[in-house]
Amino acid sequence: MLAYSRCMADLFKALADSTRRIIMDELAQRDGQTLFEICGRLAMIHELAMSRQAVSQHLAVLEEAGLVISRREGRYKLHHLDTAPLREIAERWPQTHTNDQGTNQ
Amino acid sequence: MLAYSRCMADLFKALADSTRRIIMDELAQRDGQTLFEICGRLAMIHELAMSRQAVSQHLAVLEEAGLVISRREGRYKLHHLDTAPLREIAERWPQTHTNDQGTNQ
DNA sequence: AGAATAGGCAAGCATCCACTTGCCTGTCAA
DNA sequence: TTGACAGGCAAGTGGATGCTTGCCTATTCT
Repeated sequence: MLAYSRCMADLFKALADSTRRIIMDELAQRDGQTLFEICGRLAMIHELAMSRQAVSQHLAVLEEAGLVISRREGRYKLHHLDTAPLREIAERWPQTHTNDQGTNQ
Repeated sequence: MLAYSRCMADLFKALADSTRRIIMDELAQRDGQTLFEICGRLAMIHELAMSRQAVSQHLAVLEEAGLVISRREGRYKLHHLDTAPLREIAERWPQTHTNDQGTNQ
């Protein structure tokens, strides 16, 4: 029905890597970045020195999971975040009543 | 501050495996199961023939992530689900405005 | 006490996955 | 048109991880 939900496995697998989660943070903060921009900001801001190809593969995984959507713009490829698939997570497991909210003991 | 949030990496790593997600489904449906019960229901309902030790290791990962809490009861160890850590996911990435909701084209 | 039941510890193995390296394609500016 | 820039494809590698196997501890029932 929806384009982004190929299967839930892809979603969780995409979220499993910390670098990919940081890339999602980056895109949440500044939308429509190119591969090179993301590479640069990972290195600068997050001190993640990583080959361009590694980041490209991460973006492919995120896109496969529907968490990132990309569009070509000339020789640039702009990426932006889509958090819609995340809603499936909250919907899958009903909220549990843990009473360690107020009782700090 | 909270016992369950050792770090976010554990949470996502725990969710990354499909067997663990099914275990969570099982616990969501019937709370307080023992290791042997979970083994049995994985085999019966989900047709997942798997050694007891494998399930035990999965439960350990889920517990490490704070998604499962266990308590000893004699020679039994009862497990129950805690979905509270899942809230961190939704909170981390703000909701994006994707307009491919109605436009099915 | 002794057998049965519920679970734990640790080593070994096979697969998966993140990352690199090398080379290729496509787009833009001088 | 040629070089610089943005990105893609594919093979190789080291480390993480899911699962098994074998043995051990603790609790309960007869």
